[in-house]
Amino acid sequence: MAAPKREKLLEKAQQLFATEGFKGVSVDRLLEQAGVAKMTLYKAFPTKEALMMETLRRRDVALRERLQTALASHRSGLRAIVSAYFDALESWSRRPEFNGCYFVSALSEFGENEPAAQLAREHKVQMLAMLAAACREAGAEKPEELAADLRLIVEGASVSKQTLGAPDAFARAKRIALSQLRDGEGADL
Amino acid sequence: MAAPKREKLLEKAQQLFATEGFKGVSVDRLLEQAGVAKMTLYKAFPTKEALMMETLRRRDVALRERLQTALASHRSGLRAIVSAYFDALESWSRRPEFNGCYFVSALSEFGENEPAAQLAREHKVQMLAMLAAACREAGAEKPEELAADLRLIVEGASVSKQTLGAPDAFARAKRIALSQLRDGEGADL
DNA sequence: CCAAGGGTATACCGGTCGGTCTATTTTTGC
DNA sequence: GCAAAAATAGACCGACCGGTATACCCTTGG
Repeated sequence: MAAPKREKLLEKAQQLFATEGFKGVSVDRLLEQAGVAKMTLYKAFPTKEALMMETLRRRDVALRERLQTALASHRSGLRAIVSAYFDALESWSRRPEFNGCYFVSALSEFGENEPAAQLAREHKVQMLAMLAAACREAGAEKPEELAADLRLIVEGASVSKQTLGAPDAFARAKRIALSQLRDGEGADL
Repeated sequence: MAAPKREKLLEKAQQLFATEGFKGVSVDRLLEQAGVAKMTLYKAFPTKEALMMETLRRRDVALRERLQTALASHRSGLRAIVSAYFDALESWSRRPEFNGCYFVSALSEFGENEPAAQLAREHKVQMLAMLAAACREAGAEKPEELAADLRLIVEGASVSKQTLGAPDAFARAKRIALSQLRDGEGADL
């Protein structure tokens, strides 16, 4: 039991897909890098696409849990919540294989109605809804609007870090985000 | 002369690459969609990669020229310049095949040191430098810092529009951007 | 002791990939 | 009107793709 090879496979796949693109990594190369035999992969997953989808699902769950935790860690204070949110994202983005948002990559690599693109879109919708709920909970005046602003800033930080290698991208984003609270949503300063 | 087939090829390639990814579009399918014969392609470009690189170069030049024009159209007033900048980007992003930034897609699909990724990174560096120069020209206090903030917001708008299909993403971004001028860089209100 | 299940190695399959070759048809400039 | 240039169709190539089949190894628990 335990099937540790399946885990290794998923980890390496996530890593390689992130840095070289989903279609840029062949099954053979993934197996070589993961140190796993071909039959082991195809006993665990029906197709390469299924493996790919599983990496997306895992990343979706892991990221949402992490952010939910950050949002819940400070029960009061919009500023504190937003601050914790950006800090959590910054540490998330510090993993060595970071190459922009995994889901944005999926969206640019797959056509509108391919399953991977749909999953990625749903992920983004949920991320927005989760943040909006937290903003509302914290007493923001227009939580949906604020959340949309903050999500936009988060995405900007992710891309800035990816494209320019800017290590301070999330700190910058946090500063901008907090400034948005000051002048539109000063619910609890 | 004029080689109109070459143009058609570049246009269709750009469009398909944007919506389905660079590696997701095979040469055969591109040719079929463009209505061009294989030999015509390979007389115009040595490889698929060369064609791909040419689409990136063209998009780089076209976008930078367009933004340079927008930046130069209002000689005075930081707010007016920033406003024109975001308006130009909004209209740029309204082309039907928009699927996020072409260069961000290239960066996520190709490894660090592949030529396409390097070109994309250089493009982003130049975009930042161009904006910083315009900010300095317009009398911003910390033009490099301001430009980095604005570029982050632009990238966020692009991703928000791509992932959520939010048609107001650039309007939102513009509002956030202008608010940044108010509280840190109120050089000329 | 030995069956069973997880893992491996390797050869193989049809299909598609990027790219080449040849021979033919269209367009175009003089 | 005619030759040169541009573009075409379509067969073909080796390499690689995702995926399958077979046979074998190694551990482990009853």
